Amino acid sequence: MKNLKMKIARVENEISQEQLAKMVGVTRQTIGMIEAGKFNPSLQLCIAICRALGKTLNDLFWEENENEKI
Amino acid sequence: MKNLKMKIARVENEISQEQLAKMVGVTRQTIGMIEAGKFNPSLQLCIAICRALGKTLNDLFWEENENEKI
DNA sequence: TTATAATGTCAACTATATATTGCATAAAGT
DNA sequence: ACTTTATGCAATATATAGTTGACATTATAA
Repeated sequence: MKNLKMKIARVENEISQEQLAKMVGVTRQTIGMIEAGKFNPSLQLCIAICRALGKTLNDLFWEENENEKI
Repeated sequence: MKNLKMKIARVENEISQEQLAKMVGVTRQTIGMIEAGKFNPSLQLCIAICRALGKTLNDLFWEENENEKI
């Protein structure tokens, strides 16, 4: 499914998909597909995106679900 | 470099590489290589590992570095 | 209207994550 | 000594992440 959190973080930083792509060393299409939820990026790419947007992995890529509330 | 945090979390849960591999649907070698830092797993695999070990992405795969202390 | 910037999408390609198999070693159990 | 369990390490095979280039849409600005 779509990654709204990443898109919102990018828009908050006022950078385009293309600028973000350049910052993390991939192409515009790759960023677009991640935001569209069309695939499964590598860990290193996720980390690079987080650093570029001033967020952590949990901020952008972690979903708490309603179990495991220990 | 090696992923000690993941190995420690696995050992704390007292499960073998092979058991973890089965839980997350990959082979033993894949788990071994991730712990050895020999490659770059996909986000979905990282998430599956976190869920299996009762940790979050930040717990196992995020490194704070000494910049960006805003 | 005509540019231009940001994005979506598609097809064909390349790089690499992951599978599969097999062999090796060390530790623990019998 | 023999077996089992856990792990490491390669070689080859396959699936998929990511590239490249092109064309489309939408929105904004001249």
